[in-house]
Amino acid sequence: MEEIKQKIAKDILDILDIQSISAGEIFDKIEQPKDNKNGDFSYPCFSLAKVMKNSPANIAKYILEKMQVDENISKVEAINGFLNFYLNSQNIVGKVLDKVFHEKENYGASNEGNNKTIVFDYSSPNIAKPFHLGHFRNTVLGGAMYKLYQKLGYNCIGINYIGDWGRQFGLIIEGYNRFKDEYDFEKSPINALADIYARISTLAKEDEKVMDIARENFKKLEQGDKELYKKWEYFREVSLKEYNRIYDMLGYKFDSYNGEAFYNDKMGEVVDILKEKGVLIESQGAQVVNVGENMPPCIVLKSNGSTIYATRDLAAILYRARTYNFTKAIYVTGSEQILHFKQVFEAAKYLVDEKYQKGLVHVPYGLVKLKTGKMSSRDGNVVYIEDLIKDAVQKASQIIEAKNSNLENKEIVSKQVGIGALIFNYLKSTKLKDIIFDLDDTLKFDGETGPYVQYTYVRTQSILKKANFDISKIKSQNIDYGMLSNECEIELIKKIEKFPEIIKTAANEYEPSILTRYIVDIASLFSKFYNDCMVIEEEESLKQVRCILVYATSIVLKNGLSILGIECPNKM
RNA sequence: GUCUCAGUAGCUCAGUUGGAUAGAGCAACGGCCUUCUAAGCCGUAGGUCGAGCGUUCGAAUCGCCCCUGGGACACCA
Repeated sequence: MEEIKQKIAKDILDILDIQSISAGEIFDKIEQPKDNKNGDFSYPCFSLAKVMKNSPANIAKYILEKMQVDENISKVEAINGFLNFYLNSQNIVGKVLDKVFHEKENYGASNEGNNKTIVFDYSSPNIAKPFHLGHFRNTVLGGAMYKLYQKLGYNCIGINYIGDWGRQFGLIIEGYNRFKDEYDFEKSPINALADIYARISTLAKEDEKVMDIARENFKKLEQGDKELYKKWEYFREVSLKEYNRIYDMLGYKFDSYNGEAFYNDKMGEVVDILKEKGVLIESQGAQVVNVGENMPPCIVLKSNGSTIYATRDLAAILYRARTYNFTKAIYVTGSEQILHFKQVFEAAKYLVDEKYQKGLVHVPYGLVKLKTGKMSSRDGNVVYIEDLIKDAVQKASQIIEAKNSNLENKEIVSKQVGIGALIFNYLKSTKLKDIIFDLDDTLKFDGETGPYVQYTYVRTQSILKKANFDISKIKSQNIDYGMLSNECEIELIKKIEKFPEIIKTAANEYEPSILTRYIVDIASLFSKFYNDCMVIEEEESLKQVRCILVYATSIVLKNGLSILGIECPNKM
């Protein structure tokens, strides 16, 4: 498609013969009309009017008269100053389906990332707290980007930068010492810890002495106090175990769980380097790095001499540059940290080579809020992901019971559908938008939802199975692509053609929702096809070629959903 | 106060980086299961693109200025 567009641009350029305009400029102007009645490509001639001292309509006509198109274009029209190109659909159908036919499962993949590594910093829950919806959004976004880049051939490293260090652990240790006997740690250690944390936080607010003990605890912890370290280690262990249980349910894996504590002994070097370069200066008692006039400085050491989260982020950048030699390091965090990462990335130029510093990318996303306001585990105003998964799976199970009670593997399918609905829902809209959580809305299974797309996939599988279709037994020279000429078939094929490009765009813009919406479009076009065109009852050659279209659709749906982290059942 | 992100149908959101008559889903109403799974398809209705001014052949999109909401603004992460 791109080549066709380039050819059009070159042809127009040759006809115009104007020095001041390049083929690239023309190429950029060529667009895809919203309404396909206006063609597949369109070149607006308005900007030429001044240069050529003629009306856009006349210019369009002029180009049209001189234009000689090849077999890829079936028709060219000049309307309202637009030059509209209609693709030869027969030609396109053959090209696209043949490509999928040959590439099969690899359709959409690319090798642009060969020998390049990208590290993804995402999910990153704070230990001793249950996994909630905010973490879920982060995980789902980061996971999708990880897989997008993997599809483009990059070596991807998923780092779960666990929040396992900081003063709060001094506080939890104090709470644990006071209240541990009141809880059943065998049953649910993380809920016990969360509850203890809430209680001790309240106490600390009322009583400054409690906070002093917490500070003291954390100081000892940093200095390597054995007994406190053991407790901290226990908190970390039970938390990770719990998170991994959730990740298993959702289907996410990480390559590293090096959290904040991991950098405890690596910050000294950061401070040394900054000092050596003379960029670490004193300001209001703290040691800071200036990062430009329109930003507050990046604090590296607090006025009491201890480190801060920015110090750990800097140490992590240095470590990851050395360990992974990354071309990009992508950080997925809430949008409230935009300024923080701007500062840290700016300060990082004193630590690592320019190629690493330029590869640092912050991908912010909007908050998940409740109707009652911002989520806060302290006041219990929070939705735990496990509860939500239960609700979703249960609903899926009820629907299966009502619609297809003879289904095998009901339990597995319920999970796939329920969880698919959740993930899909959180990848549907632009990442920067805040989401206000609404249970009914989240558990919708009709319309533009995960289950709808999964259901569409199930339909493709059902057809292929009933048709006894086996892609490996088809000989490409026997396929008569020309038999696909219905509008719904052509539209679907044109959409399938865009899959590789969509993956690139979604990755480049760090916006999985582009892919999510694309998948909905595919599902919707396929459903139209499903309603309008029969497959298995048709005569052999038509049946075969339609099966290939169904197969191509199923590849796009399955691969697309898999990138988003959603599984496809064969029946539901 | 400064910076930043947002405001599009009753609700949830798209809108190809300035193009042709602003599109989906949900909810509402009407149709389609003796045909590959109706978690579907088709149709009807629903709009002052927050307000105003400007830039130009052309603005939801760019600029200015208001209004409304979210967030950030140094020792929390």
